Amino acid sequence: MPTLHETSMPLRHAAHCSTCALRPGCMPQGLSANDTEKLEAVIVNARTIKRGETLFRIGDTFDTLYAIRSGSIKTAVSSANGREHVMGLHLGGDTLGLEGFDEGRHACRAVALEDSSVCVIPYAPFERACRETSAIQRRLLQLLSHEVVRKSTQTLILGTLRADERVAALLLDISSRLTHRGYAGNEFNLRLTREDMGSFLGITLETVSRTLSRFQAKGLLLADGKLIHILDFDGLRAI
Amino acid sequence: MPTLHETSMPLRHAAHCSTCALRPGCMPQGLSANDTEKLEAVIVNARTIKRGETLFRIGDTFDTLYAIRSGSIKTAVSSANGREHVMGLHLGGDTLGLEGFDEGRHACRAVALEDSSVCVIPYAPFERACRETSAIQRRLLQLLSHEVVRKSTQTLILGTLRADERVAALLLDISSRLTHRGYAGNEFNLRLTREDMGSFLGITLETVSRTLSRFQAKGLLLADGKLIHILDFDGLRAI
DNA sequence: CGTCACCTTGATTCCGCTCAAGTGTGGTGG
DNA sequence: CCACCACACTTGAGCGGAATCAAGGTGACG
Repeated sequence: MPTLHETSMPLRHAAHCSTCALRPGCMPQGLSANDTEKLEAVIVNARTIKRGETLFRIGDTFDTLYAIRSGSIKTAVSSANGREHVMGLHLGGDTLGLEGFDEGRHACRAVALEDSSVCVIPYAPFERACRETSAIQRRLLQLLSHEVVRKSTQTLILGTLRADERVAALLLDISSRLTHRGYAGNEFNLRLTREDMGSFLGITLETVSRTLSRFQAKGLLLADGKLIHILDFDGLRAI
Repeated sequence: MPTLHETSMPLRHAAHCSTCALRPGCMPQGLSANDTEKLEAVIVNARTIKRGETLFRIGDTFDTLYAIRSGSIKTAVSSANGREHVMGLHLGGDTLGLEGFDEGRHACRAVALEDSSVCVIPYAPFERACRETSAIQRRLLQLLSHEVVRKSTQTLILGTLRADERVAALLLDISSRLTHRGYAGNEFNLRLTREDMGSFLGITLETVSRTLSRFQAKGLLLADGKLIHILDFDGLRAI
């Protein structure tokens, strides 16, 4: 298992887009060779975006889905007072843009946290493929439903946990997602700033910083800026 | 416009289930008479549940969608410490159960807040209808996407607002949804207990109670137990 | 008519915010 | 190549908003 300092490293087995967001490992129903072929015909090309660049903005017409091949991307909205609020952290293998179905326009903006590459999936032919192939349709519905469940989890975190529990939950979630993708989950480069983390967790950047320092003092992890090394998983879970 | 004390009043124009969750007013693309016929063939029957009864539980096999015809239903999960956390408040016209796609099992429990009636939509034939009719498929995707957006809004509320702002946001949201459904939005019977409201908003029941009292003292609303009468919308929005 | 669930209000405590100061560190231009 | 600057991060002090603990009050229902 490779150690991960650079999340921009391409995914293991990620030779093609269809093996990213829609790769067999993530698809319970499984796609036949024929279905996979149909799916690949829909995906036009890859696109790279540099750190800080925007993939789509709030209000942009929804006509494209994105699957992250490598790198990491944050989604954010502007809250009432005009301040940015981070809504999601998306890693390689995640699908982006699903919220756009609702109004036909994107409801958040997506910004690359590091140089990243994504698969561009024009929606119209994809929708057609869904109607032709029930496995693809189920996969899409599952992706959307999974998004609902993830948002619910985040809502639960913000509604019930204290600051240190929120930070622990974020670190364990990222760790678990990296592990699930074949990376080492105990050491990773978290590209979010302390302010982004705080915004995502509903706490201030100072509280994030203090909490990480306290975790380090307790021997739960090593935090050197954005580089996180988890030492005691059970300790983190017990927070 | 009818005044609403009893949210269990049947929806205006709600002669049939298809006019609930899937009624033309909510469907930008519109369904032809033929499509509507296909859709109605899928919906088996209505079901009534009494206050406090459970529509589905966490872990139940996902094989059914529900559309609320009348009444109101809360969805909830159990958080880490075993305490219940309210995740959603659903009124007439809302669709329930969409989160079940992800794992094939329901991720939350749905409990009636008052005597209610729902349309029962077996999922398997519904999925088939989606593949045959693109308008129905789009409607389903839109429902799911809308759920994602709603969850995001709730996440934003829990992540950025103070206690009084959260209470105001909840009241304005309910008011707006009732108005959109053809009811008076200024006076309604909120079936959630103070504890449910607090759980939903990530605050304690005491804070909810105090906040409502303060709002009343300011002349923003009248709160007589569960009966809420909003007097000053702009004042509430300005909180 | 007693019980129970729900609601209100008060007193006190404490977690996390705000304000503030100081320390790297990477990027830029002279 | 180095000085400078902007940005991100850390840490401290003090304050305030919401939680907690506690004590009634009210209404529904058997």
